[in-house]
Amino acid sequence: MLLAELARTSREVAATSARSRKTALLAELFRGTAPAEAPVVITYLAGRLPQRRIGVGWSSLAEPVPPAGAPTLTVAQVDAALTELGAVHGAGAQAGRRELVERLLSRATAEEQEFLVRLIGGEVRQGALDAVAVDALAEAAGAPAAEVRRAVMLGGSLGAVAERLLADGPAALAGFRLTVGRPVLPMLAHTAKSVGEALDRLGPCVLDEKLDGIRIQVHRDGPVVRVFTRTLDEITARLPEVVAAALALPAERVVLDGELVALDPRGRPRPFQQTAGRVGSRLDVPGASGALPLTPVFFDLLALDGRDLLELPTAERHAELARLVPARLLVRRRVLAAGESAAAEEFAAAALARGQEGVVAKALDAPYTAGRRGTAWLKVKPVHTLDLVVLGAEWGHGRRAGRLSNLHLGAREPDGSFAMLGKTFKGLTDRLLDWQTERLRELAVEQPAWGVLVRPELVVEIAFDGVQRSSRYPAGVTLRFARVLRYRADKSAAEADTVAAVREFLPPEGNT
DNA sequence: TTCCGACAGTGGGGTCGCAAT
DNA sequence: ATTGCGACCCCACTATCGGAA
Repeated sequence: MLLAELARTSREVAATSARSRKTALLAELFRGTAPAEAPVVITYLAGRLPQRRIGVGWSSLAEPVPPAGAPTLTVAQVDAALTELGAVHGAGAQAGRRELVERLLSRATAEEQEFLVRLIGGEVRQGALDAVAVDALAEAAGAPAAEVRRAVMLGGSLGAVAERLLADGPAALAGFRLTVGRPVLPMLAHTAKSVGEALDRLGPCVLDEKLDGIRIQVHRDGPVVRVFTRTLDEITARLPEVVAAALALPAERVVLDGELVALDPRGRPRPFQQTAGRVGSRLDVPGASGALPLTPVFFDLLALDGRDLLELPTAERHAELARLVPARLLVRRRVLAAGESAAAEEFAAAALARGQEGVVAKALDAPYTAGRRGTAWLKVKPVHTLDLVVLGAEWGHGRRAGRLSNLHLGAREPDGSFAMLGKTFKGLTDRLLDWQTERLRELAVEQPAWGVLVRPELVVEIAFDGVQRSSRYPAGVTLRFARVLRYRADKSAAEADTVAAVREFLPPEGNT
């Protein structure tokens, strides 16, 4: 198949807003796709590369290359070129990659180049990613969408399902089931504003402590243990303590869902930055972070000795988990009968007092819905707010092009100046974007290519989850997950919160 | 007819490994 | 030694479509 066909379909998909029409366009292309080509074609049109990482980003794609006159590039040729790119390592790698990128782009027409650049850059912007591709695949193969989706979740790979489905038809779906050793997309949670709201929405439920660490999925098949992240990357080699914990379990074949955290000597969670640093470190490179021990804390059980537990209700999976895993490695949880809202509040407060991030409420009767952000899990975290000053803003991209989007936030210093301590683009409606674009232009004192710097006059109320240390900002601190709640027209910059007030939110110094 | 679940899009900060400077 | 880039960890929120109620 020619790359030009993909580029044209992608453009047509981007041009329509109707999801049903996007699905139909993709389905039409998939019908004309040979099974052998399907893994690459469908992955591209879901906005991703089968290679995952190829070492090429925006900076390597910036230079324009004269386009080819006529489309001759095939999808298979592109895939081969990108595989070759990903294999370039060692001294001279950057120059080598640059040359390969240039050679590939020179074989593409202008339209193909545009598609390739967006694909490699990770921004296809066609309003259709995995979910739409799955629906289109189902339509093309004449299979129920729900069954295709389930096969993809359990098989872990859209490409593999596409190939088998196009080759063998709907009967091939039965071959994709939970397999120990092969990762499954994890179930995700929605947010509730309060414990009370979560209880109202769920009915009978269990409250779990929410740990601020790295999500892990642990597979043990006899003596073989594999550990995967939320995005199904394997990190087994970095986690000998997790492997040991899995091997110590009184079962031969298990799939566990949990969170990985670094604890201090008193058993309190260390800051997320420390956990993430340790998980990101290779152990064969000696370093301080490698010495920081990690503790896996499990909260769900997906498979046990040949049994697939995904369809079991939460309460039964939890009961199996509690029989299998020692209490030390089990998440703290509290089952709530109807009306036990006081007990729920008490449990949540205790979790925070122990230094945890919050709680997750889980419906007792729900199955494990792999890969979905179902409404059966609701997380509740405390939200803090500050009134900060807008110091500047950056021009947005995509649907925010032409509007000032990403706000630079500052807090007041004792001398009356303002120290920048983060940015945010979240929480803004289209109307607010229009308003702030106009207002910030009026206040602009400098207009660099990326946006504007303004007189520090506008005050915004910012919600955030916490404050962490930062080497990037002059204040030495930054906000975690900052988002705009509203502009404070009633407040002047001189009334904004101070850097000292922001530092108050830092967690107490631990012994590190 | 209205409501609401699911999705895509828009990016944030931190940290690592690796290659270039 | 330091810097820049790519990748991946954590994540919130709004707009939109289309099926459910």
